[in-house]
Amino acid sequence: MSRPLPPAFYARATVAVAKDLLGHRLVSTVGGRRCAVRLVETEAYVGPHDPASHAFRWHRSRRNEAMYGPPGSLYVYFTYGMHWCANIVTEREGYPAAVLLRAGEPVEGVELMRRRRGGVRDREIASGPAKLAQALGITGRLDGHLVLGPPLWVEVGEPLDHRRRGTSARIGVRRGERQRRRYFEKGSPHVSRPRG
DNA sequence: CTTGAGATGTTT
DNA sequence: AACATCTCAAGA
Repeated sequence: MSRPLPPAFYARATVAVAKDLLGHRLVSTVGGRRCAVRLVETEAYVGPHDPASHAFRWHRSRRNEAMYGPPGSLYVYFTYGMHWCANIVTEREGYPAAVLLRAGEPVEGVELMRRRRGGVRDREIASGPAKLAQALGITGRLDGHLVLGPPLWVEVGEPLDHRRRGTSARIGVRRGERQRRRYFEKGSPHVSRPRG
């Protein structure tokens, strides 16, 4: 009997997705009007062995059920009593892993997004996971939906230059955070921390 | 610019 | 009691 493949084996795909999403456009037609951000910050929650993941130790509940869905599903959760945050599921059905969409640069329908966000300036529109969700109209109604078409999908954008790529520890994570699984565009004013 | 407290409800 | 957060007011 041989050793099982280590958790790191399964982490690779999710990490790759988190990195590769930078530069692509997240498009929303929620509410009938189109708007979009260019993704500039993501985080990887790589599976049941990730202590920061909502699916740590295969935890499964009504809240995180969507993490067990097929790749390309949305996992939208409610946190801190008032905010929605959106993830894209990355691994095979039944293996819970996802990428948190943390920040985006407004590129289309900016005034619509600004209105949803209470009239803030451009750099405040989607510079954080809950801000991004609010700007695009993402709520729990989209939990479990596929991001392959309306009302929410990802369009191909310019790949991010390697010089502009930054990595750090994840934000707001305390439980055994050793790896650097936050990926962002260096120097962007639209990330959730100044310049990353 | 920075820091810190309060909001607000679900999950553990 | 913590939480994959945000806003606002106050200070430097």
